[in-house]
Amino acid sequence: MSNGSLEVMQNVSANLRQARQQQGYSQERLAERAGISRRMLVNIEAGESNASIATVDKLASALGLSFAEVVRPPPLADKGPGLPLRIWQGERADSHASLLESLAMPGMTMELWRWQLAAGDSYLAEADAPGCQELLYVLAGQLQLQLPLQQQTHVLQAGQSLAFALDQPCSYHNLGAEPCTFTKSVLMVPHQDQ
Amino acid sequence: MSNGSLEVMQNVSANLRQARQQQGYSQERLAERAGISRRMLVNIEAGESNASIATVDKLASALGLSFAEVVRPPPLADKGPGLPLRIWQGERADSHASLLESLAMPGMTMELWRWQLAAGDSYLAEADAPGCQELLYVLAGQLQLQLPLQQQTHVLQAGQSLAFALDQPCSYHNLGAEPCTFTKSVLMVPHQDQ
DNA sequence: TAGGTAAGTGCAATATAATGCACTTATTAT
DNA sequence: ATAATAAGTGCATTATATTGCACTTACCTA
Repeated sequence: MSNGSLEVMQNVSANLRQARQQQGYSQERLAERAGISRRMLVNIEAGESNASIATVDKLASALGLSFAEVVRPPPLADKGPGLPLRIWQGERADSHASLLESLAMPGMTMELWRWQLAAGDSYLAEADAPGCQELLYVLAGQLQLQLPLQQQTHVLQAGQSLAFALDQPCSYHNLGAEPCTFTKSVLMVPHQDQ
Repeated sequence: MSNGSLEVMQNVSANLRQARQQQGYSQERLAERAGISRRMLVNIEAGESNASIATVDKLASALGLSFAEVVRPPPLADKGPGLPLRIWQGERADSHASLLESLAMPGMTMELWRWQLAAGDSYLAEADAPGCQELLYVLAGQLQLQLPLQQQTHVLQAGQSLAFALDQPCSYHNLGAEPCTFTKSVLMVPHQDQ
């Protein structure tokens, strides 16, 4: 046994009890169906047991529920509506890049960038945290992307897109004679290490 | 220990290993962060351990994942750290939308869309799961976005962007006389319910 | 009176999750 | 070659989940 401080435990406890009562099972009958002891079910419903995956799964099956359904937090009435709702006119702040939108959520940040590279220009980006991802979309011109660690080079024409991981350095080059414009959708996860 | 026949176990095993490798942790460092023994982590990743809720939760937290994300069946398109490196020529096809890129990670999916609405055209999108987010960026024309639940209406000119949550229905309208083109960066968190 | 069912508690016994240690096997770098 | 890191195995030990039983409390019904 352990105290019921864990959030997941509380979810399991509440969901199981609610489903059991809705389906008209007594603790004894459900325990029998699931193939566990009634004592265990009492503990779990009381939120006093750190059950194993297998035990929770037996109970879920006996109630016709999926594992995820038993584990997930109970439906919250209505969470905070919408979010930063603002219109941003992209600024041409630094020479080639402007941040259009940034959405900060717990554990991650999603960013939308607009970039422009003059003809012949290039830019080298350092490696970011593992798990960070980027989606490119070329609006106009021609963009060459190099990923040294993978020894790969890709050339994107207007209308083409590319996805790659940011846990490596990468460089952008405009090989064409026209300015190159593209968007970057970036998903950042916090760098937690050492 | 127990055999790894349980589906949930296999999910936990695969998800944990993938997330750990993506974030660059060794088994030892992750076990240390999570506060469990390396021996246990080896067993779990091998699908040979019927772990407890608390143990799985410790590992999920250490990886910055929710319990549900670790437990859920892995998304089909798993790109390792190496990554998906493909160039996609957005199709202008029949309708108004084309998916440029889709990145599936454990627990979430990031998508990049290119949309086009003819003059006077509109589109109504259903509400998505809580936690899903969208970044709009208007490339050409004029776009009106309506969020009925918030009783808000926004008009975006070319070059402007907007961020909002997708847990509510929304509608797009092209009020102008020219076709409206815009990109949508969407962050999806799996809808696990019922 | 009772008699039935359902839920909760305390405790010893047992099964097993979880640990710690000592290996082995690769792989990488110096 | 040597050292260092990462991953996997076997096994004894410890911690704890899980069981079974006896008991209480409450509520309903004849």
